[in-house]
Amino acid sequence: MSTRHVPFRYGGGMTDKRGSRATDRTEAIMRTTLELGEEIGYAKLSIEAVAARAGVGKHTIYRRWSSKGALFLDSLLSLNKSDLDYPDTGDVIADLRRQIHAAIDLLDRPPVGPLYRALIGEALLTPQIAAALNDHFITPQAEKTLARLKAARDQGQLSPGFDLDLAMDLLSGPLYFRALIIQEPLTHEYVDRVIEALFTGMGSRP
Amino acid sequence: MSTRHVPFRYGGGMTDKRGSRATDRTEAIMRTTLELGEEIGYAKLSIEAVAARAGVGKHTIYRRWSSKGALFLDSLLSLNKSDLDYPDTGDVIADLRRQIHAAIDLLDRPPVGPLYRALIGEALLTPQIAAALNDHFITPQAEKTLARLKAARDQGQLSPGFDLDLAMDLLSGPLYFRALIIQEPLTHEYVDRVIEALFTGMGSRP
DNA sequence: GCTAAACGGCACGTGCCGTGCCGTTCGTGG
DNA sequence: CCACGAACGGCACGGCACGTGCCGTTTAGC
Repeated sequence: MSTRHVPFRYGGGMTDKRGSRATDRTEAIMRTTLELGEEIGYAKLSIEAVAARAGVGKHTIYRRWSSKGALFLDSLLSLNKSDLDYPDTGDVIADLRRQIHAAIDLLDRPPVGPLYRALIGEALLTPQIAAALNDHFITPQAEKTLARLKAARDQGQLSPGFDLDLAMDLLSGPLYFRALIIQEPLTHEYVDRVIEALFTGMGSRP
Repeated sequence: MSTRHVPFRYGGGMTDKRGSRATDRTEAIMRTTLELGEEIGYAKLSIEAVAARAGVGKHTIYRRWSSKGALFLDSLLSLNKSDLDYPDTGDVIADLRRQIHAAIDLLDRPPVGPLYRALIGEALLTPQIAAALNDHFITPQAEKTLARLKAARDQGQLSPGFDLDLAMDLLSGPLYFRALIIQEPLTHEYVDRVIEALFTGMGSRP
């Protein structure tokens, strides 16, 4: 049984004193949440079960998170090792490829893939989770992409009329669509095709 | 000749004896499901409440559907008035525009919009619902688009190397992404921008 | 070391699940 | 036209997880 959920960083406004009781509990709860989530899936996850396995009272969970969704969101985001930062080698397309390859390797494959999918499902059923997910992950991530694209445009690698926001959607959209709606695994090859179509047009493909 | 129910007979060809008890119940239940869904949202919907309002025993629901998700899926799809069929005026791009405008008007706006969003949320949490949604709606819809694109390619309106499947994703992806992830309302203007980018390239935009 | 907050354990009421039973309605085949 | 049986509404049940209250204990901070 692989227990490699090592790194944790809680984004909330709690005491950050290492080893403090509160921090210990918070980390243990989030670790257990991910563990149980992997085992039985988000849908069957219950706060009761998390409390039991973490050896913690239910109050200790409810004191920190208002719902299962909020707990799950925090738990998943605690894994974000900022692997998803952009390189800037001067070649936009190469940088986009690298970053998106890394993103799908992390977000579309076990162990995170199924959990991330469930998180978005929860977000579609619970507006507060959707808002939090957007604020803490989607938007920051999109802005990294936008910044990289803007830099490229400023350097003259993209035409001055290039629509950055639209490009964002045309890059991300097909990937989310395929992963969430069609539910097929994303491949590097597919990412490359999307990028190619975006930058060199749909007219023909070798 | 059995008059047995079998949900899903909406919009279809099965000629059912109108007024048969089973059919009446099935329709009443689905109608009530949509009604309650609009009022309190899918998340708070319960089979118990549907049964109560529809004046129906819970068995009568469980006899037809295995879960709340299955009931909700059938109920929503029973609204599909096949408004989403493609015209073929000979002009692919115009036809795509028209069809996609109609699609977002139906699927992204109340009353259907919030319900469709919730259905996808449920699908992301329940594999069986995802499979059924794909089989009964997503895939057929995608194939209509593919057929229209293929016809255009055969007519020479698109280059022979045009990647139809990829084009599907590049069309649908950004719309779903914006509607489900970013959660902004879709506009005709946005659809037009996506289509234009797809067919005339991202290089610049007037 | 003292105090107050945080804690684990336990119990409770609530809501909904899914199923079983009972007596009634209703359509279908004879 | 009737008799039969499936489908039905109503009711009750056990089960589970929710969210909260209480109680006695642990622990961090002064």
